Amino acid sequence: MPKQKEQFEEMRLQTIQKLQKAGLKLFAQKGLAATNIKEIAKEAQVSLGLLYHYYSSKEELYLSLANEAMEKSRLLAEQMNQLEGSVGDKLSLFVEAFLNGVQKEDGIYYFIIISQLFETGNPEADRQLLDKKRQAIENLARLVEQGQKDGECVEGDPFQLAAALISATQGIASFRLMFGEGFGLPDKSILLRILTK
Amino acid sequence: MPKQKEQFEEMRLQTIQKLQKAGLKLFAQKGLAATNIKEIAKEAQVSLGLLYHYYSSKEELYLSLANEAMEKSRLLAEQMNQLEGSVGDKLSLFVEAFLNGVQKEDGIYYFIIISQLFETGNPEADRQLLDKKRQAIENLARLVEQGQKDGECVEGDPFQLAAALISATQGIASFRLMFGEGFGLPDKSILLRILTK
Amino acid sequence: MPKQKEQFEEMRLQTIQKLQKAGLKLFAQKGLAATNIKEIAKEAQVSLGLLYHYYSSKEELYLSLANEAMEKSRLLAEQMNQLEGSVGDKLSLFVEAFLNGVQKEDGIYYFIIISQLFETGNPEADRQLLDKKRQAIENLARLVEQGQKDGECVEGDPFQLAAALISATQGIASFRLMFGEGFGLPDKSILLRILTK
Amino acid sequence: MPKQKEQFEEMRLQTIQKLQKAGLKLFAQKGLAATNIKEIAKEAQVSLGLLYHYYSSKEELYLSLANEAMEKSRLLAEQMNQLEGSVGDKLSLFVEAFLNGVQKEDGIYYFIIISQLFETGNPEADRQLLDKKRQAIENLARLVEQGQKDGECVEGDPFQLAAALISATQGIASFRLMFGEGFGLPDKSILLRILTK
DNA sequence: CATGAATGAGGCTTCATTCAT
DNA sequence: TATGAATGAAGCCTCATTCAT
Repeated sequence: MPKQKEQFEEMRLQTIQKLQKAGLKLFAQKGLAATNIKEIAKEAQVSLGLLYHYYSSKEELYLSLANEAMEKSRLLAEQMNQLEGSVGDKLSLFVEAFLNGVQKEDGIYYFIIISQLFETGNPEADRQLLDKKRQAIENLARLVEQGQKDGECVEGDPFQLAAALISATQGIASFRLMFGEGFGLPDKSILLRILTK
Repeated sequence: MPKQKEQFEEMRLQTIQKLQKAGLKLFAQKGLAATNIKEIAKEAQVSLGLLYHYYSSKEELYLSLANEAMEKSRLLAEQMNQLEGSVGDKLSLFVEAFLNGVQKEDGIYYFIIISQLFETGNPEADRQLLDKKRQAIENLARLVEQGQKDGECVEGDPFQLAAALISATQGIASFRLMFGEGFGLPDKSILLRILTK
Repeated sequence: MPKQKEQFEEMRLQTIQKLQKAGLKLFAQKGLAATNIKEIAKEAQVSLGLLYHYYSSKEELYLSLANEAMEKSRLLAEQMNQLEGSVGDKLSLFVEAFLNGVQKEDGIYYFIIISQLFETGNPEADRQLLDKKRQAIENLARLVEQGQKDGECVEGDPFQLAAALISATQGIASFRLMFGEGFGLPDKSILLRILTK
Repeated sequence: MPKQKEQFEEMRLQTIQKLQKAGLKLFAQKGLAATNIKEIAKEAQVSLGLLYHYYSSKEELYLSLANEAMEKSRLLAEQMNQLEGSVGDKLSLFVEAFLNGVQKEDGIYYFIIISQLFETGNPEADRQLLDKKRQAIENLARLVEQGQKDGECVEGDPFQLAAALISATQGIASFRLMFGEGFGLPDKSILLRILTK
């Protein structure tokens, strides 16, 4: 590839990253409807017209971020499952990853985006995101089920247990965003205890 | 003869209730920004203009509902504290009330409204709501502290523990709204276990 | 007429007077478009429905007041012409009446209403009011013409001279309304000098 | 290549001028409240939304025009004072400038805007405009005072005299707008006579 | 005669999106 | 690629007017 094309490609990437970062922050803080595209362009230091070069609509930018968030979550689950070790070790990794993530600026925004519901008003898009959320819970539920067989997890409906943990993480991310660093994150043990003996 | 004052009062009350019910549902489902006033009026079977006889703006209706939600939460806390019995009994009442509430249409909407963050964009209003949320957690934290002294609650920072439980309830309410009744609520014991031995 | 009817008649008159007074004040202060009918009803301490018993629309109330104002102006002109005396005496009466009127609350409002232009947007109504204004100037102009023959008035186009005096009175009424009593009214001689030697 | 800054600046200026011209005409003819924004946009041959790129509200456009009108008036006063010559010469310039201005389309609109009172309903804005009006009268009053010392002006309270002249100009502008060119403007001498011997 | 709740058209304003350069 | 001016549909809100009692 000639030098020039690489440079353009570099610029493209930078612009996209700036837009993603700005969109992520604002969508997480205010939701899709309350965020306006001009504000995103301003935060990203990019002109309005350029934004529309990369995303055909506000909704598309939002969906790309929501899908990215779900993808990150899926990758974590995959990583967790590939880990050699007991169910307890895996859950521990999961909770740790959450607690680490929620302390980073972008990380918390991804968690918040995931927790948002019915933002687009587009039934198809909303349903797809919903499915991914359900799958994430189900993945964790399967792990819990395994943990119950191994005697590491508490008894009870695995889906309910998994949902309880994920609920707690979402609530915590939400409080963290609301209160800022003044909201001390709970110890790993507090969260782990929801699922393990 | 002028229409009797009582009649007018009766009419007013009915209209207000219809507006509250409609607003609660829609704000919970879609948030303040994504809900439009026409939709609320339609859902309430009331003309658009009439809404403005009772609320000076969409935001005011939202805030009145958010405050009502916080007030209901405060009342539950009060009731819980007045209960004669161990800390475990009190927490049990709390979780039960949550699980009952979240199964009712209005109940779940109130929980969702409470979990929404920075909806108004009005700094003063947002801050006031935030304060009430913090207080709710602190109230529960005090109870946990007592429970720790009595040997009923698990060890750990009381505020973090309280936040974990409330986080879980909010996440659950959120999932319930997303998935509908297909999302089975967790057993009381799963939630109680977050705080108690 | 039976007693009761008289009483009703009395009430009618009182209501109408309250409405006129309130309408006059508000229309003068803010103009037709910026004044709202609810405010008039409130100022008059009369219910909205009752206002519509007496006036079929906001415009009708405005026009009734504007016409009343023109009528008062016409009556003054008539009175002035019937006065036995020189043109100077007549003009003196005119200026005196103006300076007296503008010091009374209702009086100033009438002068202001007269000076408003194209308030209704209704071509027919606006034209009628305009005609009356032109007539008022022409009436005064005829007097000036007479004064010129008698050697009491300054030379120049009588219509222009009359317009200059009336212009001055309108501007003065306007300043008086703007500045309140802090705006000292000019001496009679200052105004008379516009027309007389 | 991005559109050159100069080009944008040029476009901005043109649009602003079109909006000012349209706003001036309509506000003068019908007042702030009775003029609607759609009409202004149409008259300016500009889209509705574009108006809001340049003015944050209808009121802001109005105020910018009102302030511009006052500024023009102030400039005339300044010019008048800098003139070498007697007080009579200065007043002559003033009256001439008025009579010239009132014959031009924009000129008359500026005079009318100045004469409008309490249009915005915004106490702060209204008060600021009022202050400027008072100052304009006071400036003229100082000149009259000088003229009295020089024996050129008639006796009497200088502020009252100045107010009488300005009142007359406002009333004349108002009649001219009402009646159109059918309303012959008074000779310069008629107006000058208000202040000078 | 009297009340004020109720209606909905119309006004002001915002903002996602387009487009000329 | 990059800019931001321009558009207009849609949202919030106001208010003249009607109407049941």
